[in-house]
Amino acid sequence: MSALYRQICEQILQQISSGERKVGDRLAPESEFASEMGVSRSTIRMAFNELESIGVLRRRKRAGTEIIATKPQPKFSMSTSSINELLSIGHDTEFQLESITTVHSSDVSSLRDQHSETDFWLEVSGSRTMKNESTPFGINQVYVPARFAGIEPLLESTDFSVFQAIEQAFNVSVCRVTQLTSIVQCSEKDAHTMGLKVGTSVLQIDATLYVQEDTLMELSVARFDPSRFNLYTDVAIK
Amino acid sequence: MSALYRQICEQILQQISSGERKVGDRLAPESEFASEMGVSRSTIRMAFNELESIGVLRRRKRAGTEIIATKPQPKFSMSTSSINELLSIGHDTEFQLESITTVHSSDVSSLRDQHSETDFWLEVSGSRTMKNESTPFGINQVYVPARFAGIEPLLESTDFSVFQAIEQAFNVSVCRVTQLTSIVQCSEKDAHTMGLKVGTSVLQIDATLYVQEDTLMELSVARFDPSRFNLYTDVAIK
DNA sequence: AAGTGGTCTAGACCACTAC
DNA sequence: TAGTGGTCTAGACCACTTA
Repeated sequence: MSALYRQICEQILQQISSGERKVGDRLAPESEFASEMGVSRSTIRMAFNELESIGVLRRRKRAGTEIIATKPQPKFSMSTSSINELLSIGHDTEFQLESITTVHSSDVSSLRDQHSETDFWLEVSGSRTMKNESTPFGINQVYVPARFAGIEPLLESTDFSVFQAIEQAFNVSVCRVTQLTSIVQCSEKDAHTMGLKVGTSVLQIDATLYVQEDTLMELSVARFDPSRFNLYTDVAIK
Repeated sequence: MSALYRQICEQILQQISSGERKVGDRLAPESEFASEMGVSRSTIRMAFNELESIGVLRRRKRAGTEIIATKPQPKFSMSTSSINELLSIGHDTEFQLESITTVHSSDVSSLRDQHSETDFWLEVSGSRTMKNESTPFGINQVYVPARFAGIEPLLESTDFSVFQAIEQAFNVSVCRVTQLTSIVQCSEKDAHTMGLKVGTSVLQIDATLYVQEDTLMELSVARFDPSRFNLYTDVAIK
């Protein structure tokens, strides 16, 4: 026999799936619910904690406890290590910084879509190479809005990537990442850097990193030699 | 002033970052810790619950509570809706079933790497088209190990995708997804289906879906016309 | 074997927020 | 402003896991 609070969880879940309770219904106040079930309020709270954590219940002071979903809401998640992989920062790769400049949003096509941001951006440009190899397998431009300027020393003196430098310097954390993967024909410059023929199809990954309230932190454009780089994603529940 | 248990959380986190406590250290038993801090065990448990949920502590019966990380471990997660997008199942797209056959693992290159699985697989083959369009933008082969055979009726009579049919028929849930994105030259057959020239570079996405204890549920190989399809990933904390 | 976290009880006061 | 969830106490017994 499983724990009492788990039984209560399952009972509520079953009441929902049977139609006895519906999305939008409010449950009785915790203390009332407890005495109805003949258990202590702590037990009810453990059950509700569980149901809240899986996205079935929402609790608000004064407003009570409400059913907001029929089933447990699966959350697929990737661990921290994967966020580096997401940005193609393998631990066995090295970043070669090429330049740090200031650019105007009208100068760079990737920035033109970024409305309501500052006009000036920091552009960090470089390439990434496998350790023990000499020809880069990927090139990367990172654009940082003016509000996060001033990280140049960190980038030049440490092994931080741009987002790590910003996290460090401004005491913020990445809270959201979007990524768009597409195929483009590589430019003359890219081809030269990665040792490819001009016009070869390469994998382009446009990533945006946000902090806190959807504040843009960096915009990264990377292109990779598809014969030496694959994008790997691994997500698991919880 | 924040809640007592939160203060205890932060105190422990600070003790870790200051070096007073280290990864690998064991904390005093909950009851002992509670009396040392002059609070009740319930309060300690709430604090430990918090620290456990952010990946800083691990609790094991008899073995005690151990520090396993220096900082909160950010978990980037994608919601359920994104899992469909991950598998390129946009809500405004339609799947055109072409064939359901049984194949031997030696017949298909994608299956040869899959050691320790059954020899026979169900192959579900088809293409995906935008609504209002006639030429598919992607083709897809899904391989299902023999243990999940018997889903053919569901695939033919409903709009389920393969993984949904399996979830339905066997009462299981996808718990892990891996995905490998690469560039390949499209075959004659693919080119014909998607209206491309033979040899055009297309985006190939190999996905594996697992249920429960890393049991393989399906293996999907999809190729997309890069001019009409981009892979979009969106992950956020919590 | 026994010490640990897991579970559970029966209270209490409080802060906040939605009514 | 009153009712709600949030927090906290001081106990208790138990099952399990690991030393």
